[in-house]
Amino acid sequence: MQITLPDGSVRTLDDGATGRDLAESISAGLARAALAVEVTPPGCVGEVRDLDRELPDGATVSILTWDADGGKQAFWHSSAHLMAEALEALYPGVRLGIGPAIDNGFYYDVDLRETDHPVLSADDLPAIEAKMIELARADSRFERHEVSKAEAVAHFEAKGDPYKLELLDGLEDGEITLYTQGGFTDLCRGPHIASTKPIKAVKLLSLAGAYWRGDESRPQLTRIYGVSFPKAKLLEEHLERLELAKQRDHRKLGRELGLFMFSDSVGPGLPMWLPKGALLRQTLIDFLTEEQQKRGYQPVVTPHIGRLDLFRTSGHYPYYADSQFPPMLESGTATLPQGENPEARSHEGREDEQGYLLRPMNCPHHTQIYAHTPKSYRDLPVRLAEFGTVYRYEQSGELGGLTRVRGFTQDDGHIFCTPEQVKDEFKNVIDLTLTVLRALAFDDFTAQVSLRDPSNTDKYIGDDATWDAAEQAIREAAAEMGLETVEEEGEAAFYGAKLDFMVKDALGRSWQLGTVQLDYNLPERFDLTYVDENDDRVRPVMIHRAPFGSLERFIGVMLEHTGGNLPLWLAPVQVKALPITDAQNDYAASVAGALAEAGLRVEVDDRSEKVGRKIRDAELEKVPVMLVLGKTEAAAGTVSVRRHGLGDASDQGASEVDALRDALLAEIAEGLGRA
RNA sequence: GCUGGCGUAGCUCAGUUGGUAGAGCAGCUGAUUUGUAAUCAGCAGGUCGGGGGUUCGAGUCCCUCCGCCAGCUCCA
Repeated sequence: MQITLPDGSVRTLDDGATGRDLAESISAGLARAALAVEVTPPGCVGEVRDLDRELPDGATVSILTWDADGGKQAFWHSSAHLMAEALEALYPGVRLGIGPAIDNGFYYDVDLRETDHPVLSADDLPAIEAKMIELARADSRFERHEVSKAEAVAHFEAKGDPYKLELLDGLEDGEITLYTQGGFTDLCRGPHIASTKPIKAVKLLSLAGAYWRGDESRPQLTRIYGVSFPKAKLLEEHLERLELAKQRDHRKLGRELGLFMFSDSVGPGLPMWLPKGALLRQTLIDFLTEEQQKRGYQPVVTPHIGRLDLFRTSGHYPYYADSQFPPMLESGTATLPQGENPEARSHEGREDEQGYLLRPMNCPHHTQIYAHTPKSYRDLPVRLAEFGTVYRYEQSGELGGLTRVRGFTQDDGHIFCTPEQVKDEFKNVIDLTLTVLRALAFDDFTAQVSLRDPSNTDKYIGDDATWDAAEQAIREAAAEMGLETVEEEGEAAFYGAKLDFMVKDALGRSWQLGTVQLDYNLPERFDLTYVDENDDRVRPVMIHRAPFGSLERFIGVMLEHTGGNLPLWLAPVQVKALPITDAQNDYAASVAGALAEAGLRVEVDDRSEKVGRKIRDAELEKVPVMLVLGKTEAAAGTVSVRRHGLGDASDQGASEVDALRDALLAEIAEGLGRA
């Protein structure tokens, strides 16, 4: 048989040859390192397969080692099976859900309620790890069996595993495989590594509840997360990386740098900005305000609350009552006592309630500004922008740092335009969003086109033709801007498709930052119109957009990306003057004054400490520019510059104060993209 | 909201089998006047998250509430 390698070379092997044979034909070392193969049969898409499966003649095959994602996935998936084997040994009667490999390891969902150890705790994990290592050393092969559905059902009925039987329900004859290693057999499509032996190091990281099949109404299983490696050294390095990621946690940085805080007395999920954080926030607001002004936006300001009727018209009340702070009802109109569990709130019989709602979004207010004066097609597009603060009653378990909060400020904007203008406006917003991400050095974002869930169209408002047109407009706008996108079904808002900009945090979790959303719904609900060329009153299209998403989440994720080492233009304190002795305090004050005069944010450290101490503290505060000022500098009227993170090597010797000022101003202009 | 974990001084953390709370840093006071990541000394600082219970005695054990963390569900 003929096999093509990824480099295009062709190898001839005996009929019936396996991936392992191929690896051995190349080198013994490769055969030892091989974990799986990626096989692309002629005219088919590639698939990762077991090393010991026969290769199809004419296929393109690449051999996957630990360095390949597919190799790691097979390794971790096999580790999940190994863990299941250990669990069955330790806790007879355990029932198994699913156990896949994930980006950074694996998990298995298990149900221990029928065992004599129904509640697992973190203390139990080391014993499971030890059992896994013991089983791995037995060098059990992962054997693949193609079976009929009846055979598989019989196996899991005999074993008494209801979850596997439910999974089998959704599978067809001919696509069912079982994998066995040692005394453990699992329903699994593979692929797996050849045997348990390469699994040398295992760490079970955490326990969590996870609903069976992701459904809140189904039983909650125990999910055990773990990671495994072919060498102990790799595990150590992995754990070190996790430690390092903790250092970049924005909650820790926010405390250390004095940016923001929470107070139990104020309430969970309600961040408060300290002076330095407020400065950082304001700098971002100023930056975006200027960019928006260039692009024809008009700033508006609206209140944080509105009448219930406003949100009835928009459709947000009372349908989303369980994710809103309860309304402020006018006396005599309440149909349920105040403080009633919001989950129990229904819109039935509540039409007569009057009062106010803390707004969960800004758009209804902006529709009123649009509707304030009659609009002509000549007025469009109308672009309204506001840093609008909104309040959402997120579930308590969802809150975390700045990334998910209950009160936050969106860099919100709403564009009202003609259907013909949609694509250009969309492109304009993409350009703005990219400008923002570039200025903040976010280069590894994912642009996601968020589409309807085609199997659940009832969730969405509007007809199919409108949705198709909208989804197509987003794809075209992104393509014309040269933006690479991924498409996700079921991620759209109920009123329209979106383009979302996703960025990962220190732990690799993905967060939506910027968003652009098409909306044909609110203009209808609020009866917004403009007069077109033919003197007809027609509907404008509404585009919701927020390049940052929210200031809170944006700053949180940005802190994790930068590790708190902010670019000069964003740093709350840009320059710190460090007099070497008290004798230079006056000189330091005059240098600071000259720089502050030019708009730079400067502090003087005039404590009677040694300069080494002042440098250390300024470095820990991550101040970008430190000025060491001794008697030499004072006499010559110069400064010695030290840059954060670069040590004294960054000191280029004495510089004139004016020259430093001009260099810093130029650097700030460049950071803002306005050089 | 659910599962599991956690909550001791501003921060990082000690605190034996229940016997009445400790360190470093930060802070304050004083001394020191110093050239590129921590000067020295002294002082002060805690209803051990809140409440209830068991006990002669609770930071340690139990219940409950609050908050934080990871995950699940959710995210208009």
